Amino acid sequence: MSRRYDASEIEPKWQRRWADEGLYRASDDPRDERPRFYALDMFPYPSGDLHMGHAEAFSGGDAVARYQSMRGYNVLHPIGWDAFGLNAENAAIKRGTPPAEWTYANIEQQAASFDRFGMSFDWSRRVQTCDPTYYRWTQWLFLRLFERGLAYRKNAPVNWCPSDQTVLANEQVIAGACERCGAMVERRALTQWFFKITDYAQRLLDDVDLLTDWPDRVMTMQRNWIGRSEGAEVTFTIEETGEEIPVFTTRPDTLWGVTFFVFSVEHPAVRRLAESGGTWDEVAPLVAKAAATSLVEREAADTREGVALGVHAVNPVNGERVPCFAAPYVLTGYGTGAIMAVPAHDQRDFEFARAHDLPVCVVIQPEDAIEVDPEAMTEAMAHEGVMVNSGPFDGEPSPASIAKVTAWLEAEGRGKAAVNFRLRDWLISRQRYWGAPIPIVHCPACGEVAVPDDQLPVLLPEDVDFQPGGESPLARHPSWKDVSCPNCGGDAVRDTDTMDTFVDSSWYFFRYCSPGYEDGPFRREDIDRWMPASQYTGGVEHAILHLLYCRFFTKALYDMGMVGFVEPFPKLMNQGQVIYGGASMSKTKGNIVEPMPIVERWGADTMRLIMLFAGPFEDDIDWKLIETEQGRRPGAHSWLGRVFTAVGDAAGSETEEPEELVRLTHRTIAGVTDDMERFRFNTAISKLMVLTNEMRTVLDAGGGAAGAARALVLLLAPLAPFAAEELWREVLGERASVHMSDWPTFDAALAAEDTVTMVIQVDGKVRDKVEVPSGISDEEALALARASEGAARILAGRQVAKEIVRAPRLVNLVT
RNA sequence: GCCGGGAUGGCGGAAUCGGCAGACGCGCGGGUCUCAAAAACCCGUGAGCGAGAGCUCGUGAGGGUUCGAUCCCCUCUCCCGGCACCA
Repeated sequence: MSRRYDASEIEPKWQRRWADEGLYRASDDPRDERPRFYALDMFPYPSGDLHMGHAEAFSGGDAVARYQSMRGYNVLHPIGWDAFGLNAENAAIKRGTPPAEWTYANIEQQAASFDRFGMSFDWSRRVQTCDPTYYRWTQWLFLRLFERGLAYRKNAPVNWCPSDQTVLANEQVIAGACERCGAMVERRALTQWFFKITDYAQRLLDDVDLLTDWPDRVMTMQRNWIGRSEGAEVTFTIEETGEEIPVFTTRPDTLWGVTFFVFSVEHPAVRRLAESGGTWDEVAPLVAKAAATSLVEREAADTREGVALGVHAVNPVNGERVPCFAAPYVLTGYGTGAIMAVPAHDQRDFEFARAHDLPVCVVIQPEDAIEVDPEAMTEAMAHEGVMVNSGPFDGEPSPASIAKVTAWLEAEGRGKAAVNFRLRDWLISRQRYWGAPIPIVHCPACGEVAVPDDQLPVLLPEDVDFQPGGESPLARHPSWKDVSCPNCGGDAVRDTDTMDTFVDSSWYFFRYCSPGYEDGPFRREDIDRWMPASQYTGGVEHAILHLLYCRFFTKALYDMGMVGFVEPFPKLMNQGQVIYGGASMSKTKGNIVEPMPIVERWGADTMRLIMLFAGPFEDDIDWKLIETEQGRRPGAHSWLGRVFTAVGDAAGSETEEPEELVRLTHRTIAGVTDDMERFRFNTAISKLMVLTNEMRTVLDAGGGAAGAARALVLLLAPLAPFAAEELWREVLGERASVHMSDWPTFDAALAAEDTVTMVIQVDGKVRDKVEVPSGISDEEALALARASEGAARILAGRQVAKEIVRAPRLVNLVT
């Protein structure tokens, strides 16, 4: 019995029945003895309907969840929304729609689309970070960090638009100007909240080693971001004022090559020193210019720019006095904000020295050169060599000498070994409305006071003005911020900043384990049951920040005794991005492709197969290169049609299956199982296509294919869940869902080949092929090769000098 | 500049351990069916030479190791991603 494949009839039907049957509920029943599998997908941001990137990511994540379920696991596959953020507020400003309304409308649309895609989510655990029942606990977690000194306030610059009178995100600064009004963006210092992630820098670095199933590239990015460097801290003394200025260097072996000293423009000592040196008139404009530069632009300073301070720094290793400068190429946030400059061996220092006509002193002599003329140098030297002009260390090979110099500095009391991290503390304050309010009250008498736990959540008010101007929306609200101090009862004000949305997304995977729990963010026993997550799937764009913040939160919770492990996601899979014509899809480029039209025209299964078959899951997909011409039938859809006819024909046939098809079936089960374990969906699908083609051939020749059909439908289930269910229940007549069925097992004996094709080469070139028994001996293989016609033709008149025999695959006769 | 990843037919890709390069699909060409078209189905499809058997070339370029290299090593070119004056 053949059945025409019609997705529009099949898919809505099963979508309803799966919901009715409660198929995808994870079981918390302690009597459930199945092993557990937590299939975690990065939750989406509700900025509109689902896009092609979601289609790719969730097709893969859902395949994993369904596969593991068929493998016998009790699968937790939850979904939620990362629902606070800038976009909702921008929409509010533009259209006057309240952020909540815009956000919840988008969530509902995305939820409906996910449902239409047939995602196997356990909807009962749905999480939305903008719900008070969620952000109550975001605030609660903030307070736990605050109690431990891991949340603190300090001054930090923000991007400030002088025309709109508002704070801008880096993203809103386009070429130094405000994206809304075009005014040049300035910097403004505000007191803001930070999480002390730097306290965890070493552990975050060390524990990368525990992430055994992360892609290498992501582990490397994490390590580089943390950026540990070892070196020395050395203190220089300002000759004129006696002030002591520490610097960090990774190259203490170049200390004797210091010819000048540079402060970052924002360094607190700059004004004092310039005034003392009588150069403040020249330095002030540079400081003012830096202050007026946006954060983004500030990072790209010219190496040649800088002004002398008119004072000198004394080098503690040799007592030499060198001139001091202020220059924007020295960064405030890294090291101590001041550097010892070694132009001979650092390129940036070299460029600055040339621009300001400063001496260059070579202290690492390359071993192959007799003498280097500093005047003739065109760039800094970064080679290994021997220390020269370095007092007690002349003749020491560098960089091996770094440890010796450091030890000497410590022994002499002129410096000490030091470790510096590139990682900075996490700035979490946002001067915005649509986020979780920071649960702190500022009291003139008591200072920063935590909102008591039983008063959480600090709710967002609804009657708020979103138009930009002066202060953040919460600060402008007439009454919201006015409270009495929880400590002394006096008049006090709420903190009017909200938290970075990365805070919300740093713990949502814990909440999935204890949905609706009211006595804490989660229940320890639920976490012990499901975490660490078995598999985390999501985009590589989150390879650094999101993952680092989740790791930090988990370690902090571990230290509080709230969880029993230090890494939340030991296994990570990053899918590639979906791009168009070599460029990422975006509204401004007008190249956005949405999955819904494809789903409506051809079905969700076809959409999934297109995405998963396009290439390796971790590679980018360029939609322009794989899209099917308008109106034409996608290949994936045609294949599903062939699967329907083949399975239908096989189901109606009582004929015995040929041995060849049984063998291919078992080889396919083995191959697809292996592919699913490694997220190689593209090769899994190709193997299923091969099996379909072979079934067709066998059926057309009058043979049976019932066993192959059963296996094909089971193997197809995680990849095209609707089609597989229709075939399983309606065509093959099974009662229970294919998605609750057991993954097929293969019989190695049945999968084994009796004969293989043996290649006969002469001098490494294929000259003949013969079918041989797979158990053929080396002697028999060689005899066959020598008897081969193809080989003999080439060998005529030549002597075989060597025989390479790799029975049963290959014989190579070398002349 | 640094770090990471790549480069295979007209296109997406496959080759899991150094052993038949191009699986599977798309596209294209031819055919069956049809009044015709679409759909479906069948055959063909790396390049060159050849009537054919077959031969030669071929995995970014050049070199090396090896009986044998898409795979290992060296040099180079180009592309993509990430981070960038990180001392």
